[in-house]
Amino acid sequence: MTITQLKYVLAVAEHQNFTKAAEKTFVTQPTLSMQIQKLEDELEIQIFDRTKKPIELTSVGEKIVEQARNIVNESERMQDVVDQEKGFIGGAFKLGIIPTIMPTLLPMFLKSFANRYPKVNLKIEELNTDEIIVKINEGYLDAAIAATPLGQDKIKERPLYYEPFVGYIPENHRLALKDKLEVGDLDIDDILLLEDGHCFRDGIINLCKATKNVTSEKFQLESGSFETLVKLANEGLGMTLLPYLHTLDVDSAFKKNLKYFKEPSPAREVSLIYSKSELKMQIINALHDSISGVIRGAIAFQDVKIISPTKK
Amino acid sequence: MTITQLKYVLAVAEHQNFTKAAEKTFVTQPTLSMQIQKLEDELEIQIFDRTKKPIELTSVGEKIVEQARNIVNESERMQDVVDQEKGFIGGAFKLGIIPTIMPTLLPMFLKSFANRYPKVNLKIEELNTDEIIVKINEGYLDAAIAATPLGQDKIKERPLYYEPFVGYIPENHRLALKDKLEVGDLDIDDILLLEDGHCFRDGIINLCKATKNVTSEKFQLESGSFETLVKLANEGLGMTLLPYLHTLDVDSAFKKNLKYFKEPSPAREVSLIYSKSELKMQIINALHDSISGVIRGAIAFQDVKIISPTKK
DNA sequence: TATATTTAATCAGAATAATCTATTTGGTAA
DNA sequence: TTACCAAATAGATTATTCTGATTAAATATA
Repeated sequence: MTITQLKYVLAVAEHQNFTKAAEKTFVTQPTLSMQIQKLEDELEIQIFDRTKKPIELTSVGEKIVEQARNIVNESERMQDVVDQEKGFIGGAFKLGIIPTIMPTLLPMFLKSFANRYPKVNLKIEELNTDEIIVKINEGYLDAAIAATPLGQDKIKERPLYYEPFVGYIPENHRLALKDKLEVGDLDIDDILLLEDGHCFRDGIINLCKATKNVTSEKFQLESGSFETLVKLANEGLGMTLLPYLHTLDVDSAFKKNLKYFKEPSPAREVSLIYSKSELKMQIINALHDSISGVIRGAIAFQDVKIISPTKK
Repeated sequence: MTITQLKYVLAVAEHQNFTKAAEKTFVTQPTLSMQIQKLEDELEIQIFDRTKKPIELTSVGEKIVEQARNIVNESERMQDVVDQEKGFIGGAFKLGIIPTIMPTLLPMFLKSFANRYPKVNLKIEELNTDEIIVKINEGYLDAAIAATPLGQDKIKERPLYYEPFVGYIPENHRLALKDKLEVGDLDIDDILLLEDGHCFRDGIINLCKATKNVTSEKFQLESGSFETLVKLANEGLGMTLLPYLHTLDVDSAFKKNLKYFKEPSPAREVSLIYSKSELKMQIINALHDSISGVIRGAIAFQDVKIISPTKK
């Protein structure tokens, strides 16, 4: 059994196709076929069921793939160990970011990070929280930025910052005259929210439920971006809530509609999360440093009350 | 990087000598030298400091060896996965047993186990608890039988049985006239114990401390085997405590000196312990089944009060 | 039904890598 | 110095892995 063979197995398991897997692993299809057969001979068991189209894993095959992933992960970590020792920070790194954080946070740290760690080849994907959890566990993502806590026992969380919620109250809204918002003022049926699946939304529902025992689950409207929500609010369709960093992008003509909460303001915890297996820790540390650095300037620290996203 | 190379590295790290390591891995010394050099070239780092005699690991080398052990362990587990699927129970297995359990338990299950699982090549070593913990963690032992709980977070414990303590009270001892012993009767200065390092002793000290707040740590006598202890007791040097299974070996002429505790009798928990990495689980399960089987006949189950060994 | 098309297996030869034997080098100890 | 030991090196041999061409089988298309 060689590590190469295991990588071939993983590639076939992923693409369900020998030819594609061969391309991805930069060998010819016969090479891949032979190596996998050799492994099957050595273990004296079928890994793939070749009668099915597309090709499928046998039941043992699934366990073998799982174990192969372990071995390959551990083996990739060897370079990590060496890099750590050398103080070398570089290599490929996949980072997931949830949609409600992506547009505000990414521009803030990306340039400085790229300058500071030029050897890191950062690939960033916008994914929602559920997708992130899956992809961290299967080793596709090296780390991600999401609202926490998630309560996932295979995932570590390292808080980056606490982002207060700010109300966006259009002119003739019932709360327009208040100076500062209070959590008790909120009514779930009256708040414009992002479409389901965005964890920011989960956080808000939770907030309302927690404070007013609202059980109603019918929302007037749901949109995919905060920009839209603000416009809808301006049309008199209700108020909305924005994470603090998004308020910086609000058109100056409408800044007057922003209403802050009385302290302690409700807030979401935003963390860098990664697998407990702690691969590529040097890069994770570097990311944490970079982001913490830019955030310190952007969010004036206030007394804050954390709202957890509802995660099953 | 290949698994073979990592095995070579582990062998050299263990024997601190290329030539010996080569013998152990069944290749010639140049083969080993070259493969290790190749690995060092690939990682661009020195693993061994060859100027030292005997050869030494560099500081990175130590981390590399640790990671190599992970990889090799995970890779050996692959066969395990397959065996499990096939229901195959066999292969080499190293079992440690503490001295106070070895002579009584081993004869009870060894023969039947060997018959039932003829393909398992069982190697048994008598080791004390501390040695067992070390050797399980470094992967030298696959499992062990010891008094528990140990409170080791890398080690899993699976209780086999609860073995009551029985007092051995010589004729003119102050407790000789009592019908049943009580925990409160015990006085640490009056009990003959095994020499330090035997966890059975730790258990007893604990028992006495717990019940009478004895702080005195001077013992009249310490011996290496229960047989000796019984003889010493017969000489009037005090009483002693025996685990139940040992009482079966007491000469019938002296059986009258055995005094049981009032229920719930103090007892020790004896468990099958193994690394959390759960290698060779089929064999561990097989052992558990075999031992539980023979024990059910030997220890009539009673109401029992568990005494934990003191483990730092 | 015949004909492409797709996909994995097979085979022979080339390229690569691992291992062996024999020898050299570099320290240590006598 | 010489003798001795352990690791490195050189060259030959053997194993292995890979490729390119081809085949076989299954599926899709005309």
